[in-house]
Amino acid sequence: MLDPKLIRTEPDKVRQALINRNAPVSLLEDFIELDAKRRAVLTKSESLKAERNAVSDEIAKMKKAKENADDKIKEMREVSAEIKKLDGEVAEIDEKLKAVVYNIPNIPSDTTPVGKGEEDNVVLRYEGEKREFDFEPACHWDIAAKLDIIDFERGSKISGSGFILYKGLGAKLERALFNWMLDLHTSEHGYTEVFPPYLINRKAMTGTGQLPKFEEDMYHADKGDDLFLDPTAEVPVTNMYMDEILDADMLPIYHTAYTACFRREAGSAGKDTRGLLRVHQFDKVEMVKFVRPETSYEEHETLLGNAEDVLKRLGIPYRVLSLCTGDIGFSAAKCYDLEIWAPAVGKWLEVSSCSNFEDFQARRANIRFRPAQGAKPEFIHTLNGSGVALPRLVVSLIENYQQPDGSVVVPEVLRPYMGTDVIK
RNA sequence: GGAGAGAUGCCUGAGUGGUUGAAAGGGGCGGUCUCGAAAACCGUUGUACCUUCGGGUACCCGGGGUUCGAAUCCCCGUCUCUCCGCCA
Repeated sequence: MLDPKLIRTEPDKVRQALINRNAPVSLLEDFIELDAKRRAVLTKSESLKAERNAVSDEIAKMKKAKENADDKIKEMREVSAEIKKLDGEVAEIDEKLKAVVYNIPNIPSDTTPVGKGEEDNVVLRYEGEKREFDFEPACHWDIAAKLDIIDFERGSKISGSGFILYKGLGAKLERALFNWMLDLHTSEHGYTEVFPPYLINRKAMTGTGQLPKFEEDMYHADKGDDLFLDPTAEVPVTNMYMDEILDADMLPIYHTAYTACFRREAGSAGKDTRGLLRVHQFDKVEMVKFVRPETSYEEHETLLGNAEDVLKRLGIPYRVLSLCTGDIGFSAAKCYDLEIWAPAVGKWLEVSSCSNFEDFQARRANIRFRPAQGAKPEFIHTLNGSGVALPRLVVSLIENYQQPDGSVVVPEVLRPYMGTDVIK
């Protein structure tokens, strides 16, 4: 969430951000109205409380002196009733205010390109060469079926469409990929691995911004548990430090985590449904950083570099996009996407989003640090990036490394994990 | 799932209705002493909100309630520990 003081003092900045994001400006107007109302009622309530506290002290003294305090007690009874009424009003306004504030997106960074939607994202660069085929490349779903490494039918039989059953070397490829990525990030990029729970409570889901706005996109275990399946490791990992004040010498903290990710993909019915392009459960290795505010934009660049390293070492051609204000995620101030080339599908596929949230998540999740001994706590900055998401990576690997005989060559870095250099 | 115990500041831990934002000890920080350090001694050491910048309010796991007044009493919930049951 945004700093309420910032919304109060720089409403024009917030208004422009909402416009650039195609978000309703009424959010700002609602906030300003409710906020003013809240402060008026709060001030009234607090001054009555001050009176009550003072008189209660007097009553205590009078009782000690064995004087009769009945008049004052009667008077305070009325004051207390009034306080209760006012506090009820404050609570009511607070609820409304929360609903508004939690739905105001982050202010995009000055370096985020302004644009309406996907089509205005800026391609920063292309990396790697697209492979030249001297035969007609097959689509990953055909290759996978022939090699019997993915069983789409049985996957949907047990769960439904969008649920993938990997088999044989397909299952092993999945496992090899996330093991290798975790090893890369921990041993070469300086991240500490964590392996968090997959089921997340409402508070944590709110901390990173998935709730309340995106509840429809989440799988929800609601039989009395009120737990959500994590849509990304970002949620459990970022919220590890929820409600904490970290020591300055703990920063920066880098974590990497493998989790399965669960997304209902509500509202995207019929889009990219074939094969592995859009699925409800997928594997992903995530990188999460907790950093001092003044360093977050440098950290963002190295985070991007860490994600790119995965693709470089796998020898997959990709491009780097800077998302525009109309397409950037709700909580992010700036975001780079990595898209890899799938030659048979003929599309660029998003496999990583690297975002700087500045203090937006930290404020929601209440993650602070003490810049120096005795100094006031400040909100940290959080960042995260996929490093990377698996299904689309598998698409690209299979399609890029396919051979005329239908086999798939295993990229060199994965061979120690696969125990073979070709899937056939 | 059943029975019991507990949750207080950075930590240990006291407090069971009225100067308790909170004893005491430890730790941290500052100082005295010292060539320096240790020891000793002295001082200091929460967060958030509101503000007419004088102050004020709230917070002792979370939420309700009782009361003029709640860390303290009552109810609900969460978490931790112990025992029993079940279980990969």
